[in-house]
Amino acid sequence: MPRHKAPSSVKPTRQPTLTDVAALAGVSTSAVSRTFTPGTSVAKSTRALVLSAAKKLGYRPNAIARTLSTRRSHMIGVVVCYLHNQFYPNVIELLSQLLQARGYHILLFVGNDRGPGDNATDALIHDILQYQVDGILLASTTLSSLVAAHCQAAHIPIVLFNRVASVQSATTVESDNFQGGQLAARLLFERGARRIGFIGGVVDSSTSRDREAGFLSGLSALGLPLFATAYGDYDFDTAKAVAIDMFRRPDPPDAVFVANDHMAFAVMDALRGTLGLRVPEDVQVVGFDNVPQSGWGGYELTTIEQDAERMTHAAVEALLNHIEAGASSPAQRIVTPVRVVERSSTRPAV
Amino acid sequence: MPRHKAPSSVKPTRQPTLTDVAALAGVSTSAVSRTFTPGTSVAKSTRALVLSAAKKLGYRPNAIARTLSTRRSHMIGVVVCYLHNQFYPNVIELLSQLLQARGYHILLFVGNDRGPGDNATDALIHDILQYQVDGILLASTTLSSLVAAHCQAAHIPIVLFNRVASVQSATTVESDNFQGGQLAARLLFERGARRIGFIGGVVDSSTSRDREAGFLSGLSALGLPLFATAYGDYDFDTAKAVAIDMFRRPDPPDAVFVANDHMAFAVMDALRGTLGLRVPEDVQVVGFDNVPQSGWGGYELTTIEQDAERMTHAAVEALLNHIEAGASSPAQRIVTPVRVVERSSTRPAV
DNA sequence: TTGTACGCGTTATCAT
DNA sequence: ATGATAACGCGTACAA
Repeated sequence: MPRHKAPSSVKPTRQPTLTDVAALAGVSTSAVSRTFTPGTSVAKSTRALVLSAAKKLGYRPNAIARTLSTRRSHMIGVVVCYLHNQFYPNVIELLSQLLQARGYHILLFVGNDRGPGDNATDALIHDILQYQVDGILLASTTLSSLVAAHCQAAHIPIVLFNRVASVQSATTVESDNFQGGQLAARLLFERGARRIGFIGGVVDSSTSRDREAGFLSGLSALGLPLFATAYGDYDFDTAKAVAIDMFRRPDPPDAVFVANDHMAFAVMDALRGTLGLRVPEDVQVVGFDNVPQSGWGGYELTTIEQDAERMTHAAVEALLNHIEAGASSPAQRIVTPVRVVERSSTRPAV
Repeated sequence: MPRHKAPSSVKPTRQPTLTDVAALAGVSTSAVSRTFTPGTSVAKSTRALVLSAAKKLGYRPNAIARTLSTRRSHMIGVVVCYLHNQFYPNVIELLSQLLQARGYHILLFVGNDRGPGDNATDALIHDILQYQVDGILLASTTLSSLVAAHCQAAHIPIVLFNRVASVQSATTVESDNFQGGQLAARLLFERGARRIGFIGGVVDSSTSRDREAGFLSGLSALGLPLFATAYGDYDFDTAKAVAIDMFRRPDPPDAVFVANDHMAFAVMDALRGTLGLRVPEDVQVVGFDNVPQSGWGGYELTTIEQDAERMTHAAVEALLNHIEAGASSPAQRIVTPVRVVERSSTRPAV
């Protein structure tokens, strides 16, 4: 087999570029570019030439170069603070599908730092901005205010997912946490509970605050006081610990509303395992969120369910509209409804 | 306040570039570039000039442009087929930390398509290659062989995580699935089980196959036959269904080894909820994987635990070494040990 | 419809 | 140590 030697120099197998394709097809680079850009006019004959040359070379457009040229990376920065809470993997999975379908991709950042102001947060902001993402989805994280502020300054569209920051003019998608809290209060009351406690999440998170506020509102409408309060930091072990404290008192609650399912599992563990109480016979528990069935274990938990699917759809819609409409799109505030659901994995799901 | 008019034209606030910084600092672009590139020689004085100018303008290096120039994106494509199985979110979280610490970022792809050969898979390959990722981590997915082949062709370093493909010269990180199967067999035997069944995952996945092979090996060493077999496709509902079938027979097994925890939860649901059997009194169940404590619910499952942390560390190490050493690094095959663990969320974890 | 030439923001090369 | 200049691969006026 004869070795063809290229006129200039023998370059080691490198990715074929648009120029290579143009040369092989005997057309200009613009013709090739147009062939791979939908909505442009190319003659059928040249298009065929280009495509065959491209196939022969195994050509693939370089998204990075395109980004530099068009100033659109088609990457969305997704920031979550943890993935323990099974709510988020679920959201991310759907998110990935929706974005992929519209030609966008996920640059993932897990910012699991404790407390704001540490330098991991700064590094994260630094990194995410360097990569020229077209938009950012900020999913419930403690560091959202800081990140949001920086993104605003950089004119990057941002959607706050289940998190309200103090930043003006950022679009927000959240479930009706306040009403969820009210529902929880009414539900526990109707089931006969009278000494009702609350276990919150991260104290200064908007979700925990709103759920608590709604819960208080619901209780006071029923003429009930809040019997006990504690905060589990949205963390499994912390929630377990504070639950044990709360129920070891001489006069413990007969019910508790927990600010998310992740902690609710921990609370039920503490009640049944450590304290030997029966759930729901001795203590009733209501959670909040929407984790997939496989996460419910043997718990049979009553929960306030967020419409994760709707929230995700809304977030994608808002973000991409904002991106593709330039800066002309106004900030929205989208609130999705919640509902009471009783699920268990030992019975068919409702 | 006087309006200064720039000599050329008034550009609407745009991201400051390296050139802008150079102009303001009164130095060349190279000086600026060097200032932001560690390990280069710049005079202290010019460095100071550049930094102050950069700070004044709010300059941030453009990672995309850098990628085009250096041919290193510092992005790692991570492909998973689903996030329901809580094992993967866990891995991704650690992965993110490790990569971030070494200056790399995650471009996430969720390829939850059923069966190979569909065009979603092709689109995924297409996308991931366009973005010039420096390497790919392929986490247990049915489409790995195809993806792996394409990446090999594109000379992109790739690590197969918990998945062995038919591709030569790809580095592999997996736990000792075979030995895990053996352990499961011995464990169930020691606990008195004699009619032992197996519920596998995706039939042609290497993890399921290896676990099954080890299990068979273990059983035959004990002189036991395999009492029943079924496949749950690594899916919650499917596993539930096949478990019900298996245990509704006139002479059901007295124990079952399930190829991962995700399905093991489903199986225990079926046994206790649908069939009214007691676990472990009537039926013993052993799972496989390593899902975080919060996912164990009230199950109190015995499982073969993978060392997820070690696997992730190994994967990152292998991938980055390969990337930074060019193509000179040979393909490795890393196998991490497993161990029997009994965990429950109603008792303190072991 | 097609081709030419320049810009995108950065790094690398080679002088100085 | 510093500066001019050419890549990097692609879009896109603008001209033909």
